[in-house]
This record gives sequence, C-alpha cells and structure tokens, in this order.
Amino acid sequence: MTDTSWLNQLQDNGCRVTSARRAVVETVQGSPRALTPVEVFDLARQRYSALGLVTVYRTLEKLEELHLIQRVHQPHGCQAFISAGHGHQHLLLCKQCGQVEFFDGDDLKPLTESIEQRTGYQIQEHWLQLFGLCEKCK
Amino acid sequence: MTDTSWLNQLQDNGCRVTSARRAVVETVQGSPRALTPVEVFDLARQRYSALGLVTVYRTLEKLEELHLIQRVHQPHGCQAFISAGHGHQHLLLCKQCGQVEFFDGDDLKPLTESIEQRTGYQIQEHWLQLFGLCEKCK
DNA sequence: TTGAAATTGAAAATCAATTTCAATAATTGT
DNA sequence: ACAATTATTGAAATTGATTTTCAATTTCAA
Ligand SMILES: [Mn+2]
Ligand SMILES: [Mn+2]
Ligand SMILES: [Zn+2]
Ligand SMILES: [Zn+2]
Repeated sequence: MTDTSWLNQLQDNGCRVTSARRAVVETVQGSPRALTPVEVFDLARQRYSALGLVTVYRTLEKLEELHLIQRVHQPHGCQAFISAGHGHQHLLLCKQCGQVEFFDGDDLKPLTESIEQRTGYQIQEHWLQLFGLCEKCK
Repeated sequence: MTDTSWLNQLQDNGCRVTSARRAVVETVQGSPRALTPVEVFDLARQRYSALGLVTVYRTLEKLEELHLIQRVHQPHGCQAFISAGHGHQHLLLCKQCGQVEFFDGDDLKPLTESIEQRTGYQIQEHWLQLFGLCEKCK
C-alpha cells in the first residue's frame, strides 16, 4: 500500500485529492503506532499548516469506510487509528512504546467449536489482540 | 456473587450503603447484557427515582475498581459495563440481542510462543472476544 | 478556461464525562 | 436514642471530544 494507492482509492470512490487529505494520509500511513485524531492533526500540520481538525475527522472516517485504516481498542482509550491489516490478521501492541505489529495464523476453530457446543451460540466473528513488549522495549 | 456481596464489598472498602448505590448495583448485577451509564440510569431510576446520572458514573467507577464489573468493547462503542467474569474468562456476545456469556478454556500458548519467535515481542496479555448469535436469536 | 460540485476551516452545537459545591444521609461513638 | 462526624448526593457548571452548519475556496471534468 503506497501513498499514491490510498489517494487513488479515495479518488476512485468519488473523492478529490486535496492538500489537506494528502497531509492526513501521509501522516497516518507512515505511522508505526496508532494515532488519535488530535495526534494526526498535530503531525499533519507539519506538512500542511492550514489543516483543520474537522478535516482530520472527516478524512479518518473516509479511510475507515474504505478499510484502509482501522480503530485500535486499548485499555486507555479506543480513539486511535492505524493502517489496516491485510486479510485475516490481528494486532500485537507494545505496552511501552505503542508500536503495532500484525500477525496471522491463529486457529481458533477448535476453541469456537467447543464453545458452540457448550453454549448453544453460533459464533460468527472474533476479536483477538495481544499486548507485550517489543524487541526494543523488553 | 449476590447483591448483598457487592454492597458488602463496597462497605468493606470504606463506602456507605445508600439507596442510590443499591439501585445501581441491583440494576447492573441483574443484567444479562452490557449497559451504558445512561441505560443504567434509566433502569435504576425505576428503583430509586431521585437518582442522579453523576452517581451512576461514580458508582460504576467504584465497581470497576473493585473488579465487580468490567467494560465491554464493541464495534458500536466501548462505554458499556457487565458483571465481571471470574478468573481467566473471555466474553461471548450475541450480535442480535446483546446477551453476554463468559467462557474459559482458551489455550493461546502455542500461538503466542510462535508469535514471540516470529516477532521478537514478549507477550504479556491478550484480549479475546467472540461474537455470534445466542440460542434464541439464531 | 469555466463552472458545477466537492471540500474546506471557523464557529456553533451537541454529547459524554468530570468537577464543584451546598444540602443531605449514613455511620460512629456516646 | 442522639448527636457529631464524614461520606454521599444531585444540580449546575465545566470540560473535552466529536459533529453540524455554512459561506468561501478549491478541485477537476468538460
Ligand atoms: Mn483470528
Ligand atoms: Mn485467554
Ligand atoms: Zn516498544
Ligand atoms: Zn441473542
């Protein structure tokens, strides 16, 4: 996913390419950790100083609709966003520095089937998130 | 966990037993689904009509401190609370009616060890949540 | 180049959550 | 039972995040 590609996808969905959007897109796309709207605002203004916070909210909303970013839920808050993972992936977060990694290969089928039998529920989705310390922080 | 026990635990931690707290405790404790502060407010006022929303927030805060309730994160929002699970348990939520069940017996050790090797992270915690349809709703 | 349509940021409005505070209610010691 | 002490209360004000409104500007297809 390159910078151009995010802007292209916006364009393909009837959006116009503007300086404000470029600044937001470049900021969020390059971040190794999840950013809140205000953090995006502060960082993106270094690229385009006339940027308004409202446009940050509006752009994040569009990027989330297109599944280019995703919301990250954490004990401290659930307002931050990160570049979306690809396919079936889950998040691994460093509790120290906030660095985000994606992983895949989790197999929850045995677990969910056993729980379906025990509870009578039909399981459709799961949320899985790991927390720990990254190589630098541990 | 009976009603008395929650109020006793509050009392043991230096809190007084009041009508307002009784109403909030009885409401949250008896709920099969997660409730937001405003939902607690509306339901608890049927028991004690003079209740204030501020007291709901304050009581929920205390109950969470004592680990008697826990916050439930969902796609639509992360403000709701439910009676806490016991020991190492995770949530199973009905997407239709919101009914909450707890389950245990998940074994993520093989997965986390493999991810520790792949990523160099030291994994400390995990969040797991299942979504689906309960017996009645499916 | 032109003009329609999307986008912008400032300001106002909304909504959830917290703080302040004087009045009230629960406990403690008598 | 009865004060005296202290926690608790709800109303109102405040804060902080997000959304809406709107007139001015910018983008882009023709
Ligand atoms: Mn998975
Ligand atoms: Mn587990
Ligand atoms: Zn780290
Ligand atoms: Zn259900």
